[in-house]
Amino acid sequence: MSKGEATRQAVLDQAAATASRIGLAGLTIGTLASSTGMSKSGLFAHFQSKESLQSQVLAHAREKFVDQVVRPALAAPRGETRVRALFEHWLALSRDGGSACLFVSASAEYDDQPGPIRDQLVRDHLDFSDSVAQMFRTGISEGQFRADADPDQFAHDLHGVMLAFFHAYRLLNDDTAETMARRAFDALLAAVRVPE
Amino acid sequence: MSKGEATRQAVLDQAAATASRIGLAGLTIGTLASSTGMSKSGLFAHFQSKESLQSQVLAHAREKFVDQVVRPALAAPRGETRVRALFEHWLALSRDGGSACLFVSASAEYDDQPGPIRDQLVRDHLDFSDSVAQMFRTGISEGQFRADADPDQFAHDLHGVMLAFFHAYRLLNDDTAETMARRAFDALLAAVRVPE
DNA sequence: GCCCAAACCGAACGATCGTGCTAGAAAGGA
DNA sequence: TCCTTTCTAGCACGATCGTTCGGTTTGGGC
Repeated sequence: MSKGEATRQAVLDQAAATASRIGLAGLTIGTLASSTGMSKSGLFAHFQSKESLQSQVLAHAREKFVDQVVRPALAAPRGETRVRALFEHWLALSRDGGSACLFVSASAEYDDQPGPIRDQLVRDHLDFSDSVAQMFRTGISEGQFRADADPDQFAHDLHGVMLAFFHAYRLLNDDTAETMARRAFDALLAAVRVPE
Repeated sequence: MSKGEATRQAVLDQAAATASRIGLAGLTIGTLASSTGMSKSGLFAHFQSKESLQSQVLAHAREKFVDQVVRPALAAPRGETRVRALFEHWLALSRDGGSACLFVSASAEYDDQPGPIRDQLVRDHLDFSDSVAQMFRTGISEGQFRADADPDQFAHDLHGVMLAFFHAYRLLNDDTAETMARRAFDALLAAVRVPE
């Protein structure tokens, strides 16, 4: 990896961390430069514009999310075990303020601001949502989930469980957040499991 | 109502509308002044600082939310009917970008930024969450909901349903968002209703 | 060790940020 | 109508915003 690419990655790491605290729109070339020990112009040279920087931060976070959540889940056995692995990794990543936070806050920030950032967020979510639905479908074909259950609805509901956890954990500092998320997830599974 | 108070309300209305689009932190004295046809200093004189403005916007939104969601629900008959009324009014307010949006985006923005704004958000959510739990408890004492169901868990789960709806409706422009939210809500109720 | 290209910095740009100060316009009670 | 209180505009301030540009350092291939 060339030197330029290395610093670019370092900047993106720092930017993603900052953005998950103060939001993607709250990112500033100045603060980002001083927090990485670079000059404004030196940092700016790596990205053509601020919007491009934000876009690259999002792509960077997406890769991390796939690596730490989606891929580990796909490595687990098909069916409920896989869905549960997805949930656990997702939860773990959200807990320590990883890239999951970024998507939550960015989605709320840009849900009413048309443009490339919003488009990217939509695309990423649809991709992920499809992955979740697909995992659920394998669970159906494995005979673990009811055939009449809606995979998209499941993905939607699971997302809701995670958003609620996020809110309780990060905003409210509620230490029962994880317990509640687990109960909600279990209830979700209980409703779609095939009756014995 | 004095003239000053009238313009203050008008500014807060405009500010709340703007903030629900671009976020509470994205509010700017300049843009707010030009969108209300006032001068920066003239507008600023009504609020001692920007943070105070944000705080008052939040309080303004809270009042609207209580008026349009909580109060109508409390006017409905106790039990499931009341909970369902809460859900429907909440949904309706979220649909047309009312004050509900503001709390969702503000919560995501300030979940990692300590200070009075965050404290206010926490307080408001705890208040509301308690109201929801209380509505659920009356449902229990009416014999409509299971006595072993956890009211706080229900409030938490309902919040998750709303957050997921919000995401699907506003970010993804998913026109099945409402249907999915209703299904999720029905599933939530089905799990806590007393068996016949 | 030389040289070119890549990487980085410093200074500056116009614009806009939040925030004061002061003077004048408007409102309202007497 | 006058006087006082309330409201609002104009102007200015330091700071910071995103961005540009010319120059300096640095690193890798010969």
